[in-house]
Amino acid sequence: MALERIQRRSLPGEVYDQLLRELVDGGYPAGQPLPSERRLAEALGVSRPAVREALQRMSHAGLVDVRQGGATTVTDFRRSGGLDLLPHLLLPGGGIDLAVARSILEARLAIGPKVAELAATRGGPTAADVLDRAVAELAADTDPVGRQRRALVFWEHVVEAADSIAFRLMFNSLRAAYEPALPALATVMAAEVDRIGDYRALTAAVVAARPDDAHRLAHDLLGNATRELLHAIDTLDGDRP
Amino acid sequence: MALERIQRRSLPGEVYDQLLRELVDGGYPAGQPLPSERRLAEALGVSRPAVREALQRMSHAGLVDVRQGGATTVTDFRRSGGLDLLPHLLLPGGGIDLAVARSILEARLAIGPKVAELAATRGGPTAADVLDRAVAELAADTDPVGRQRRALVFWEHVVEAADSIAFRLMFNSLRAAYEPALPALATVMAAEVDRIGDYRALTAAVVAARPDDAHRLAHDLLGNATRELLHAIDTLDGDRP
DNA sequence: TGCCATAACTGGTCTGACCACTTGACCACC
DNA sequence: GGTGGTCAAGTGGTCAGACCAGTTATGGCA
Repeated sequence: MALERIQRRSLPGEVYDQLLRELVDGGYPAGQPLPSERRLAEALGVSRPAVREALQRMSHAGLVDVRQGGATTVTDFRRSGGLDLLPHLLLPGGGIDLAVARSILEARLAIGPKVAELAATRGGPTAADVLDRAVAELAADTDPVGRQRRALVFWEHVVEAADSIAFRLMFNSLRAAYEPALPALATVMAAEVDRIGDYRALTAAVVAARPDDAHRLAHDLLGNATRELLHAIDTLDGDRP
Repeated sequence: MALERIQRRSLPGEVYDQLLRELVDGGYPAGQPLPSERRLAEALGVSRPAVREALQRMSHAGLVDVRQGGATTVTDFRRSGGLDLLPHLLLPGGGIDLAVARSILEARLAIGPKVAELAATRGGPTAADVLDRAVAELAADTDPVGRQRRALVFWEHVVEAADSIAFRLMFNSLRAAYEPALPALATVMAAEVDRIGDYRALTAAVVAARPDDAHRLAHDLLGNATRELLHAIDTLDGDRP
């Protein structure tokens, strides 16, 4: 029996989760006013500061527009939300949103090769040790979820070597979205994380400062599972071209 | 004399800005504890809930680690922050951080062509009207800052046609970072936003459902100013290869 | 030396009060 | 008819004080 870490819950966090789910589910379309803080506090059985904290968090996430003296209105998060919203969209109610999953896969296939190329151009040679160690640990970990985590650690080192804060933060946001879904994706992602030789070849290209090779190898590595996953998503989704 | 909108300031917002600046400037290295909420409230001359609101916001942004009963500690935002932090890094104290600017330019050059390609594959044909109108308005706006804004509107339509929530939110985050710097970038970005013909050609490729052309045209369009800007940044920065 | 109790400190939440701002209604004046 | 002024009701913004929940360090005792 595996012991799991206890997830701490905070009241404002629970308010945020509940309101966010309501918004994403279309319960409050863009432009619609939310009930006042006082009303929400009463309806949810918490204090007004707890509601306020959740609403401020939603405001900073681009989900609502808060104006003193007036009602808090819902925004179109597709226009005003940032990438850090992605985790809340991938697993909205527990199951995976296929359109969100597809978009994440496409995004990482666009970004990964560029990041590998930059790593080969910039910090690759000095990252030889950590990259080799990361691949060795990836190879040694036979648990499907654990190996995915190792792959993420590998990519973290690559994006660190890329020396680009934008890609670094982007990676963090995508990882945050992806990480809770690791168990669900384990069997399909094996097509990627089990190709230890590809990780070694990519490492060699990065360390040897060959950006074109790094770009190509990363694209091949990420492209494999991406195609299979996209195919699976198309099959499930049914109405994609 | 041009009237400008009044920027509303909130106390927790000002606390957040001040603490964030302190963190980004290295005043509190990762792992360091921050003073307690009570101490910060006293030092800043505000109430504890105001401090608390700022700290919770920082916690959700990945800047600090808050644990009940213990001190709030500073995290390494490069590892725990998300893309939505980018606006705070590009203009930390008013001037532009060149490394951040460089990384944003690189990122948009990696993402833009892919987004254009997806738009040509998916929603391009049905977006003909809005794209044509966006280019017409871009051409008609002769103000350097205004034209950049029009270019952003154009790209917003392209990314909407791409039908990818990940790229959509990514665009939002990058735009949020980029927008306050528009005046400072106006003269250099003219090399891009003045190429009306290129925007028209890109629109035509997207609308005609030619993804390879769209990809190439977007890369050329974005690549031009990117190279010039990166060259300018290298000149200013001095120690880049 | 290890364990337990306690105190001090931290963050988490709440209540009630008051302030600042917005909106709509109504009135007076030009 | 349009503009400006006042007022009331409602909203969000902030604060003080109290109390709860959790963490950490210290001292005493077996």
